[in-house]
Amino acid sequence: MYLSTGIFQDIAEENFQKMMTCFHSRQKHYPANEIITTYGSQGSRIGIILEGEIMVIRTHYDGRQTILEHLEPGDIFGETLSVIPNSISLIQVISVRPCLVQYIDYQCLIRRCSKACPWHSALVNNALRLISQKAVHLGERLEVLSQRTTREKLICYFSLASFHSHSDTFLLPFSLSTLADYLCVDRSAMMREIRKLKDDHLISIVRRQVTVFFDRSTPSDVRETHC
Amino acid sequence: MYLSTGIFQDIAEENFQKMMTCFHSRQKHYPANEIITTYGSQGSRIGIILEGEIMVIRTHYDGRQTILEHLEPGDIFGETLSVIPNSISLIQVISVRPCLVQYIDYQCLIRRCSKACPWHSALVNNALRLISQKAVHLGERLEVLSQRTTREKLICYFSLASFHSHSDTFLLPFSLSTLADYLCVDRSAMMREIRKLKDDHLISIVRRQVTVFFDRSTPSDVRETHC
DNA sequence: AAAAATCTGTTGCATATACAACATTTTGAT
DNA sequence: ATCAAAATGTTGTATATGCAACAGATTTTT
Repeated sequence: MYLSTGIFQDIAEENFQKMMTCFHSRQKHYPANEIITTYGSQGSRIGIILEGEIMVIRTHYDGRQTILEHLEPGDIFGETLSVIPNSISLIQVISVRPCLVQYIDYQCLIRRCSKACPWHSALVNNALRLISQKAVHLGERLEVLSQRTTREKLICYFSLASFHSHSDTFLLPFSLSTLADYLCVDRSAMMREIRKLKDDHLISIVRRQVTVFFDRSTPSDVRETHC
Repeated sequence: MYLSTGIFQDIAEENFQKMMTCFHSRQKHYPANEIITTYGSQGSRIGIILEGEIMVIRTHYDGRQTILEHLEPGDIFGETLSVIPNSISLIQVISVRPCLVQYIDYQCLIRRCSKACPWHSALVNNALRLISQKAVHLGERLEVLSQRTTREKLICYFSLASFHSHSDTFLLPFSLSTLADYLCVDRSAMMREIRKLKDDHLISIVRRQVTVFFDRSTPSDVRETHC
């Protein structure tokens, strides 16, 4: 199994197996709703999601949960990339649907390779893209959480979701219950604000299908330069 | 000027000038309190802070401000790394103190170099480290903002600050006013919670000097592997 | 098909928070 | 040294939010 746009992009299939060995890489399938890993328990592996859907969830000592990340194919996770030294909360990576994950060793990746393997460079290049993408995702998450009120968080989240789906109408990737955990607010308070948004004719929401009636964010220009 | 642990680490000084040209790289000094850039206006440059201190600030349409990032030498910034498509808010990068910034072109960095310059690989390696570090910082920021109450945000922030300074006592990197913008809460409400934390003997705070009386987070083990 | 579990939607209530306004202290500029 | 600006610290009040508890709808499991 080989994801053409992923970490092994631009690497000839014949080198694939060698690299799998060199970078302690392996692939693993997971059924739905399985604990893939618990932070604190594993070393410097990073995982790249090839198929499926994954959530990184923090469970507080008092039972409250926060959805730290919601990941899809092409996204990556790993303790090394999000070392949050916190002894009182438990951070778990959980499969929402059946998943296929590719692992590589972060230390192997980041170290200067004394053998200067010709493929190392391509791999690092790809990793750079994936990690940049992660930074962008985290930045968007930050944008949502930095909103002061629940209403603003909802508008910000819906606006981003609408932008990403290229449409005014889109499906929520999770239940309203889970959305509250994602926005870090109380569910009932969130339901109240959703009702107000409906009353104000800013959104329409039936089940997980949301339509926004405000302008969604416009993408900034993508400029191209050459090296 | 040349930062040994930065983006040009492990690159011979003699190649330095060539690379500066190849990657459209240049360095620039800024005085304190200057707008370094406004997101939306520039292309795919990323900046690496060599000296000084920088804040990334979002100004809402209603005048409210949020400190999105607080950056120090070795940290990086750039629109490409945090494209938040948002038309109603202004995002500015501002120097807190006199700064020296190194710029390189992100597209140059991320593209596969047809010439396969021997130094490109080393540069990408270094960029990978810097961007990973940024992901970690964003993750920590997320940890703070995902706390539900102002009290929890304060404790989480102080705990992280204490951890990073390897001490129970540390100096805040900015004023209490700015801290409120960083935690995304109202200043007066924050002051009230700080007073409560003092009353509960959990912290002591005189000016910008904070001492925490609860256990700060313990670092997770750093394991080493070889490639 | 029945039962269990989860999700949705709502409400009352106590509390936390935002907002506004103010006095005082500290910092920075001239 | 003087003045202006910013930061600190406080309080009252209206509102938003968290919390608990509940009923009905929907989904999943058995």
